[in-house]
Formats: sequence, structure tokens, C-alpha cells
Amino acid sequence: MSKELAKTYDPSGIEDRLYQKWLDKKYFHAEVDHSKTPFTIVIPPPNITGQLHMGHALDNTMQDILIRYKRMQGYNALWQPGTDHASIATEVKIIEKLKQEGIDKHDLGREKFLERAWDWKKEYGGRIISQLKKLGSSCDWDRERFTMDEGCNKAVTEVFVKMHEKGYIYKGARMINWCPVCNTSISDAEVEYQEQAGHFWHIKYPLMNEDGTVSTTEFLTFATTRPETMLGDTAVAIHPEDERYQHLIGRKVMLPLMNREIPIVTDTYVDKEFGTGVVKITPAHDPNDFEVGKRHDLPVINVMNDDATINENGGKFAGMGRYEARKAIVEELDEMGLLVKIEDYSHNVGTHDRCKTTIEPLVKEQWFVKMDELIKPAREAVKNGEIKLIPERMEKNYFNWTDNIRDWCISRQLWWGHRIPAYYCDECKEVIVAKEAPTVCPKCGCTHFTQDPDTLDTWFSSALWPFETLGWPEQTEDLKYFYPTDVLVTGYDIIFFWVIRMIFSGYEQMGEKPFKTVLFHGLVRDSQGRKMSKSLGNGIDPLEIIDKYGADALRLTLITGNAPGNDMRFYYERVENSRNFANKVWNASRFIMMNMDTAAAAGREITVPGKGELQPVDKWILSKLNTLVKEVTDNMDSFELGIAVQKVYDFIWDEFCDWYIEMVKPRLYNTDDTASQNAALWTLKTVLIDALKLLHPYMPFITEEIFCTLQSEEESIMISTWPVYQEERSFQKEEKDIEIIKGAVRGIRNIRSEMNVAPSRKASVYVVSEDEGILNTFTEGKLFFASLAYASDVTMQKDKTGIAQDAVSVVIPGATLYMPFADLVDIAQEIARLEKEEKRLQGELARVNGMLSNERFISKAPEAKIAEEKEKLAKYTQMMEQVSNRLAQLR
RNA sequence: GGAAUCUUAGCUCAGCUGGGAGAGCAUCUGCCUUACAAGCAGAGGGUCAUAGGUUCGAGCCCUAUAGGUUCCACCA
Repeated sequence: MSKELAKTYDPSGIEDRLYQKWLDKKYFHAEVDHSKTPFTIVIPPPNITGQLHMGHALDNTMQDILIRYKRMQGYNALWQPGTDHASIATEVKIIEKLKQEGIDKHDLGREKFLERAWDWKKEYGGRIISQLKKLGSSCDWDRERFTMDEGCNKAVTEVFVKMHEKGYIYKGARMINWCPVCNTSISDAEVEYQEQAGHFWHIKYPLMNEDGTVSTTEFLTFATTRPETMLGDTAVAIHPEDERYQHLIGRKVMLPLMNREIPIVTDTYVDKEFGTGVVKITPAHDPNDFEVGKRHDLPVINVMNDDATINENGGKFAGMGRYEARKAIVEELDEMGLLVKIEDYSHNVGTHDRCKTTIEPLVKEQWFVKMDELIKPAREAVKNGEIKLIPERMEKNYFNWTDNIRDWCISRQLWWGHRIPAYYCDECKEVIVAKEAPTVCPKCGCTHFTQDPDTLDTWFSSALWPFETLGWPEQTEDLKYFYPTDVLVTGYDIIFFWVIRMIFSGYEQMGEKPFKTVLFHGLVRDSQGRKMSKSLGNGIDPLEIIDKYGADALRLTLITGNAPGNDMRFYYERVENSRNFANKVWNASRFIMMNMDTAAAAGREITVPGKGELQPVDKWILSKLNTLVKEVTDNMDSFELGIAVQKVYDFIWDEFCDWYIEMVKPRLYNTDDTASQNAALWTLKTVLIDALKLLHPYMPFITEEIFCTLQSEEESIMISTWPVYQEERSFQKEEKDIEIIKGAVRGIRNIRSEMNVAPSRKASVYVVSEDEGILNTFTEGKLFFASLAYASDVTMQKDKTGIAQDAVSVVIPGATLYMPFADLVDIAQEIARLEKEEKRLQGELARVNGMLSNERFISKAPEAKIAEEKEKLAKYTQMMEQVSNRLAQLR
């Protein structure tokens, strides 16, 4: 019945075949079904420019684990996939490509450019999707969406118009971050501060005399990191209470090079202690100066073009680049004797996170989202636990942002993206924000309009992702059924870009949270702890790992030993270990199937064991499995995926493979006792199936492959039911008994290893105990105990009659085991060994006695704890007695 | 400047609401025991950063200190 399985597990071939099967069977597909509870995850849409990297692999593995787990639990699980148009990232790529062809974006024109962009999307947009499939992601691909598809476009327009009507979206001239290379404004979140070595130029401006002449003796000295902006200075500022400069209040200075008289203003923004206490004010090119300028009604003189060259307001410096102008200006000031000194200075410079270009703060007319009202419900939701962030500490980050939020600049001077639905009347310049282009101007009646050329920030559309993908703004059945979604899985690095914006958008548009839980993960770093990056060339391609080790091994590696929100390092050794585990599972299964086949060939099909046919070991492993099921389920429910899979791993490898399988081997090979053999085979199969199910969310391919080979009743493990705790499978006594035998086996192996006795050399083992129950336990487990303890024969007796004086002994709670090794034993060594054990027990007894003799422990500790300690005291006392007796004999 | 987080075995990291320290890799010793050498059996190795405190009891809670990482803000 089952087919031949290769000796080592080879994932290649298997994975693609199974994935295709799942697709064909439509297992990933979810439809509204009111008889089931929905469980929804929306994918963080990868950029169409993207290639699968380790971050994606981790992110999507986590989502797949959750979705597969819930699907098996009987939920109507929907994993909603899609991709993001990534306006700026994509636009940059297209421009680069055009450049290679010698074409300038502007020569090509907007329409043609967009055609190219769509071509590009067609060609590369699906790449990352096919890579996600390699990973095993069980997304409902029938529902794949794109942030610029028709529905999303509709959603974006709807939101824009609605929010504009409510006054949440406005247009205004404000200080924005300008990227002179990408030629667009960007939001605050896209500015990345970098420590840069720069200079502090100490410059002095001459004061104006009362008579309107320029003083040759009086100067005001200040320091600046950006001398070129002086061209736009419209004041110098001092602190109102700065004694040093009181006499200057009301006077003016002459702005050199520009020959412009500018006032000295007083403002508390100035820090008296910093530098000379004097600040030059350039309202057009510095956010703080802009605010000062507003307070003092200063003119705003923009001296820069969009490409950061000096414009006509910069006099003779017009046309120079900003750094070129800086150099020229400093030189000229120096010649004029106005340069006091230059200091080295290290400071933080705002750069564009995409291209790392130094940001130019500029005052520009842009579209903004007013945040103060919108953010309130978003803040409240996390505050009152309606939305849970995991790990919890992320909340501090979250509040830090919500509490210091500034209006969001959403317009971008890009072509690839959602075009702003604002139209300007060609005649009277009236602004009309509407879903469709207006036909007649309500103000002047003219019929010609020009649409705003700008597009929206990419995150404007991704903020709507959880509901726009479910059909919004239409009130679809999907939307009613699947929204709000359950879990959002993402990296902590985009909490501000995306998570917060989805939350306030959800409340604003849907009146409801977009998801109940946000599960954060950290970054996957290289083995030295560095961020994986293109420039460092230290990135590890997940696809290569999948090729070499299999998707299951990669997935397991990414999940084990990692806690939510923590960064992790990627080691090949760990992938190898995961691969080894896959192989372990494979071989254990192979072993079980071979034995099933043998039995089947002899005409013995496995049947459910009758009452009393299960042996203590069988009950022991079933009971262990039962506990495992409960714990793993609990861990997964609290998103402790790393802990959960570690437990499954330990159970399969240690308990099941290294102990249980070894324990039942003698029964499998003994064809006389068919009831015992059947019980063993049934238990093996039962435990394996449940263990595979627990493992399936983590390692979907290998578990499916084995599951389908092992049994023919169900067609896929993916749609099988998740195991549940069963009271009737809890066997406390058997668990205890088997642990006693395991302890005895360990003790014997330990001694044999110490004495260098080869496994092939069997020895007689005597189990001596006055406890009837213990002797019974060993009698019941005699067969496997003998095999595990390398015993030629095992004898149970109440005293040591007939056992050689110099036999080696092992003390376990309640019993002493003897092994006569006549030619090997060195009495002195044996005494030394027992003395060591005596010392250990003395330590244990001291500890337990210390606790139990502490009155405050007795009075304050929980009863269960006290009982536990008392039990230990009894156990160690008994063992101590046995050791002492044995020592006395030997001496 | 504000905040978060980390400091646990040689290395990389787990350790949930406080109740006798774990894994993988590495090291050492034996084993090709007919599922697996990508394996099996065993061993060594940690005053859980330091100093206090709370508690019957602290890797876990509190305070301080030192060092590392990160986020936010940004002083011209």
C-alpha cells in the first residue's frame, strides 16, 4: 500500500507537486460561509519591485503558520494576498531603465511613462508572488489584489473625496521634506536621520548703524552648518532674556552678499547656552526657522530650485548646486573677513530613506491629512486593548508616534500612483475635489479643467488595504463577513508607515478596527548581526535556501528560537539542523510504515486495540502527546510560535523517536504476540499522525507527503482536524512508571559508558526493590527495558540474594539495580562513584530540608509546593539509604 | 535630549504570569545497534552583567550602575 520512501528526505520535486495539488484542490480558497467562523489575515503587500528576501520569508511563514493552524481548527481561514504598486520605488526603477535606453522621463511624457510602468508591472509584478508560493504560502490566490487595481483606485478616490469634504484633507503651503534627486516631497516618516561629519561655520554679520550705514566695528557672530541658506535669511534671532544682546534689540544687520537689511528678532526658540546664542533665520529652508518666521511675520524667501540648485533669489550664486554654493559663499565671506572660524561638527542630517539623498526642507504647496482628530480612536483602541500589539512593548513606540503626530504630507510629485482627484478650473482656478472630473465650473461656468498632476503617497492606499481588498467601498458580503481581520503580521520597522495608518483609516472609513492583533517580528540579520543589505552584499536568498534545504527547513529555521519582535541571526548551521529534523521525521515515518507494511503483508491490518491491550509505554506516549497537544495549542493561541514548534520538535525527536520507537521495537519484531504488536503499531501510527498535524503549520510539505503516504482515509493533512486534548488519553500512572524505567536505563547507560563497556556486551540486570509496584512496573516493561539497558536478562527480586558482591549498582528512587561485571569492576572505583552520588544526594537533602525547616516557607508557600518538596525529601532519603547500604557492603 | 530593549554554556539564542537553568552549533568519549552517521549513547561546560531591594523563595519583580543595540526628537 505505501510506496517506497527514499532513505533521506529530498524535498525537491515533492514541494512543487504538493503545492500544485493544494492549488488544484482549492484548499486555499475561502468563501463566505456563515456556518463557520472566519479567520482573516491580510498580507502586507510586497512591492512589485521586490524580490523575496529573508524578511518576507519570515513574515509570510508566520502568517502561513497561523492561517494553516486556524484552518485545521475548522475556521474559515482567509489569507488575502496582493501586491503594492510602491510608487516611488517603482518609479525610480522605471527611470533607471529609461536612462539605460537614453530616455528622459519628461521627454517621454506622463502617458507613455505610465504605459512603461504598467508593462513593468506585468513583467515583474508576479515575480514575488511566485516566490511566495515556493515558500508554501497558502494565500487565496483567487483573490489576489493590487493597490492600483480598479477596486483600490475606487477606494482611494472615495477616501480622498470623503476626507476632503470632512476637512481632513487640505492643501496648503507648509514646510515639507523635499528630495532633490527623486524630485518629490516625502512624509516625515520617510526621512531617515544619519549622523554625518560636517562643519560648523562661524560667521558674522555686520550691524546697521542708526544712520543707515553698515557698521565696520559691530558684528553679530553665529554658527551654522548650512551657510548656503544665508541667501534666504530674513532675520537673526536672539533669546529675549539674553543679557549679552539686550542693547541690540530693535536694530538690524546687513545680510552680506545679498545686501539686504534684516531685523534682529527675539524668540525663545533660541538657546542662550548653545553657540553664541545667535541664530540666523531662514524661514524657507528650515522647519524651526519657518516657525520663527511665522511668529515674527518674516518674509519667506525660497532660494532653491527643486533640484537643490540656487534659484534667481540667490543673486550671483543662482545656478550653483547647494554644495557648490556653500563653498563659494564661504570663500567669499572669508575674503570679506566675515568668516570667523570653521569647526568640525558631527550632526544628524535628514536623508531620504529610499535614495539616501540629503533632504531639503522647503515650503511648498502640498496636500496634507490633518491628523489630530483621526489619530484619537487609533490611540484609544490600543490603549483600551481593543487592538493588541505583540509584544506589548511595541505599544510604547506606538504611543510615542500617536502623541507627537504631525499632519501627513500625502502628495508626491510622481507619476506612478493614484492621481489626486483634484481639478483646477482653467479660467478661475477654482479647486474641485471630486470622484469624477467635473464638466462645468460651479464658480465661473467654464468647462476646462486641469487635474492636479500629483499622485498620492503609496501608504495612502496601503492604509486602506484591510478593507479595500474585501470590496470596500462596496458593502460586499466578503467585507461584512471577513472584516475586521484577525491578525496582522509585520515587522516593527513599518509600525509608523503602515500599522498606525491602517488603524486610523479603519476607524475612519469602516468605523471599526482593521484587525484585532498585530504580531510583530524583528529583522533577519546575517550571522554577524548586520542588517542584510544590497550594498553590503550579505543578503541570503531564501530561494537558494529552499532549493538546497527545502522550504520546510527554511521555515523551521526562521521560527525556532525566536520571540516576537526580536531580531534574529541567520546561520547555515541552523538550516542544516532543521533539514536534519525533517530527515528525522522522514525516517521515523519510514520505519513505522515499513513495519505496517510487514504486518499487512502477513495479513494483519492495524485495528484499534481492545481494552487492556495498550501497554504502559503506549499509554505513556499517548499521555505525553496529549499534554503536548494542549501546550502547543495554548502557545499558538498566544502567538508563541517559537516555543510551540520547539515543543513539537522535542517531542518528536526525544520522546517519540529516541524513546518510544526504541521501546516498541521488540514488540514489533515479535510476531507471536499479535495483540501487542497491533497495539504498538496502532500507537505509533496514531501518535505520528497527531504529531504531524501539530507540525504541519510549520513544515507543510513534509507533513503532507508523509500523511498521505501513511493513511488513505483523508486526502490532505491541511484540511484534517487539529488534535484536541482528550481526557481519556491522560495516563498519570503510566507516565510516572515509564519515567522510572527511563531513569534506570539512563543510569545503566551512564555507568556502562563510564566503564567503557561496548553495547554489544550484554549483562545481567537485577532489579531489587521491596516495592511490589516498582517490581511490577519493571516486569511489565521487561522486554524493552532489557533492550534499552543492554541486558542479557532482567531479574526482579525483593532482596539481593544471589547477586555477586561486587556487582555494579545504580540507585533510582525506590530500587537498586545491579549488574555483575566480574572482570571489569574495580571496587575502589565503584566506591568512589557511589561516594559521588552520596555527596550529590547530601546536597539535595540539605536543600529540601532547608526549605522544609523554614517556618516561613511552611506558612507562606502554597500547599502544592510544600507537598512537592516533602515528596522529594522522602525520595532522596530513600535513595540515600540505598546508597549508604551499598557503600557499607562494599567497604 | 527622550524612550525601548538586551547582557543566560565557547558561539547564537529560548526561558509564558517568580517555585530546583534549556536548545542548536562547537568540544570530548564510545558506537556503522537492519528508520535515520543529516544518526545513536554518554560527558564536560553557566555565583543567568554588577550592586542593592521586595519575597518563604528572584534568570524572571523594583532601584541604581556599567556596557551593547535600536527607535523617536533634534540646537542653529
